[in-house]
Amino acid sequence: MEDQEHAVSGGSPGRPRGVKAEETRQRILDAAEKLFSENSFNGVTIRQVANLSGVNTALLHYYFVNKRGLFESVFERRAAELNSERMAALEAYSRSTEKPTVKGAMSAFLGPILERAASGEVFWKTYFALIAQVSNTPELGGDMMSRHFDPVIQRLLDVIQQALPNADRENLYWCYQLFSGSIMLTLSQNGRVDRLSDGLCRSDDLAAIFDRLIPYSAAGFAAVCEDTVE
Amino acid sequence: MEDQEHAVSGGSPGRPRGVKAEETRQRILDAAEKLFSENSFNGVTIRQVANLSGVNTALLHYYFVNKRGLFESVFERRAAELNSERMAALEAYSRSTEKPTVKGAMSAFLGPILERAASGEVFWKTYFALIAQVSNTPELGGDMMSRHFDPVIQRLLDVIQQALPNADRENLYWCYQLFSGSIMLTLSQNGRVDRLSDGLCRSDDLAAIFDRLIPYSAAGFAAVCEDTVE
DNA sequence: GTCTATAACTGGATAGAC
DNA sequence: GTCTATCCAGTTATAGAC
Repeated sequence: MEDQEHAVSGGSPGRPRGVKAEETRQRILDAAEKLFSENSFNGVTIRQVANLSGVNTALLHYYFVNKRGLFESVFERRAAELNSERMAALEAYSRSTEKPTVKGAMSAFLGPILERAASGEVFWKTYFALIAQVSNTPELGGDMMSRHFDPVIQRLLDVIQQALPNADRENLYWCYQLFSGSIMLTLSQNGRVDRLSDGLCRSDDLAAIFDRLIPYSAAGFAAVCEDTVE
Repeated sequence: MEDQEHAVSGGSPGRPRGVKAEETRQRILDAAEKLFSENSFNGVTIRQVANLSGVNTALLHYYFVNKRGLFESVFERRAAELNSERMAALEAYSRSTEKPTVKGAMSAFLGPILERAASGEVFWKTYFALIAQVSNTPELGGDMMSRHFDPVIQRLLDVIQQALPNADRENLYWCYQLFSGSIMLTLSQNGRVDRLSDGLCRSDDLAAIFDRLIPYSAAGFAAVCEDTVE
């Protein structure tokens, strides 16, 4: 019964209709997300993705046309949800106060990421590692990255500007780059701090690092953007 | 005359003797450095490296055994020089003052990198982008990274600890991770800030970003590590 | 929708001549 | 040292059966 989907099938590839088909599609995306995040685009073969998701390579081409299409679908799947929620959090924060602070703006900006990282749903951690990876190799996902993430970043900088009225836009952009680097390295969970600290810190302990990230970065923005001092 | 090297040849692969041979070897490493830094390990074929350096693939295997050996040779070529100079700069700074500052320590730590980035020798910028990339994919060069870079980092944190006597080691490690993220994203020159700022900032302008990096990061360390305040 | 089978090609690596 | 020629494993992608 539940596999009698041909009645409604016939859409273009990439837009299947059946519910079982959608499950398969998601299973493929899950496998690809995991593998791409661990080994980067060129380090993964579509055969590996097919094996891990329990299907064969032809089906991947059926759903995603080619390897690049698969990668982009993985990226896009969670990007809209994540960033619209982040944008909403920024808007809510902005409306909730007359005098926003840098820390407050950052908390709103990072909140949806942190909640998901702490949610126990491991796929979000996986996805964040993928984002961090794309951030370093813009040829691959630079366009998608800009499209989904830049509006939220601009909004963040607007709010920070209210908190730091003397800040000029160029400094804000540079500070964002420094901030972004800290975030991305954290999300990549590269394991370097574990070794450096001989086990004292664990790079998959995102809560520990986010606790420090906000005071650290807020102080950084203030130091660079408040040229009144010093 | 100058190609009569067989008199002294016969060493193990990877340790050629002739001066012309050494030139060839360096040419291969130059090409590989460029390609690996742009496209990561799996995104480069040894054929591409061979073409760009004007030799053939068999010669790459002669010198570097396999692709991984080539990559490691690229990494190692400049790592020792760079980090021994950084260590020396930290030692010199430490000896030059009774009361070190966070900014002073960071300047010493980053000086050799900044000088090279500004030197106009483009291969250094290329190399730094490679380092940034390795930092995100520890499976590939994590060991080399730790071996060459960790001692310098530990020394940096020692000096910062003198500047921030209340800091505990765990906070210092986490702060270093945040600092490191900012550095790595900067060195990767990923072009994101160019687009985000609509051309106002250029991510290959390492001087502009380093100017902000130090006050930004020093303020961050102070905010997290000086728990006396707030 | 999902599969098998295979085409068409590219990859890393090696043997052996010069 | 450096080359040509080649092996062969593994790759993406497609055709066509079910």
